[in-house]
Amino acid sequence: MPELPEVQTVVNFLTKLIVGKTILSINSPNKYTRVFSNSTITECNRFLLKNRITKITRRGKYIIFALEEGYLCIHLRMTGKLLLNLEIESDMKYVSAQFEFTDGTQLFFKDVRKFGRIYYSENLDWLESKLGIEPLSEKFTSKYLYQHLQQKNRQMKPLLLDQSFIAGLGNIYVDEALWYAGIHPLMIASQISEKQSKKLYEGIQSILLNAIAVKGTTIINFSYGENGRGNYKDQLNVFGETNNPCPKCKTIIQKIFVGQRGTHFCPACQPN
DNA sequence: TGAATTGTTCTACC
DNA sequence: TGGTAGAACAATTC
Repeated sequence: MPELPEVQTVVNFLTKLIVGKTILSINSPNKYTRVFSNSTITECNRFLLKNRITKITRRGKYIIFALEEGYLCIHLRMTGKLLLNLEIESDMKYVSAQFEFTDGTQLFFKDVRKFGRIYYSENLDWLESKLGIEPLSEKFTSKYLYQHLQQKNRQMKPLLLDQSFIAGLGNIYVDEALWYAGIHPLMIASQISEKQSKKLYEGIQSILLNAIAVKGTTIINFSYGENGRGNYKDQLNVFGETNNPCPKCKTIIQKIFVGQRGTHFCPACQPN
């Protein structure tokens, strides 16, 4: 389940290895054409042919390949991975898309669940219009968070998952950030105190930076590049810790559903 | 066999 | 109308 730190890890890795390469072609070995979300494979190829990758960046959970002309964006969704080599031949079964570069190397978009998508566009307006602030940008300050929470009459958990509010947070890191701040996932945003908001701001930043530092979370299905793995799993406090004691107070961690999403929290540290 | 899994988008409501 | 809530959707695993 790649979220911001996992996507950033992939971006860092790919930057070292494929920036400067020129795309020769893209194809879908399993004929899964739905992966090309806003175009056909033919259009995509016409657009990408001989196009050089000048930069790789991240916006929310989207990986952005800046090309000499236009942009190619990839969203990994649940199980998507970008690999330079396949471990075993049978892995080809799950490859949604395959890039070939002019130097003979390849990049595989392996995706067991097939929810991942590829988008190409001349500019990034469509992305900017639907994504909120970057939680690691300079514009995202403690004051910004408090001011915007004040304006929302929504439950905290669904609000933090809303990509148009803050871009990049997913189920894992939202549960961790709320636990860090001692905020119940069902609390209404406008009722959060300034002190709680400040703590939440600290939590979001430190959790994301920590996770990036150890290359993300190895839960279920994340790996980057050439089979590298993240180590943040060891640092999770509540996510996936149902029925285990809270690291702070030893109360048993509970799992509930909020907006149809599994939500882990400590009933003692995060009172409603 | 159907429940579980996720982020995004669509629809419906007040 | 705009903010919010909830359902739907993609596909696969166990």
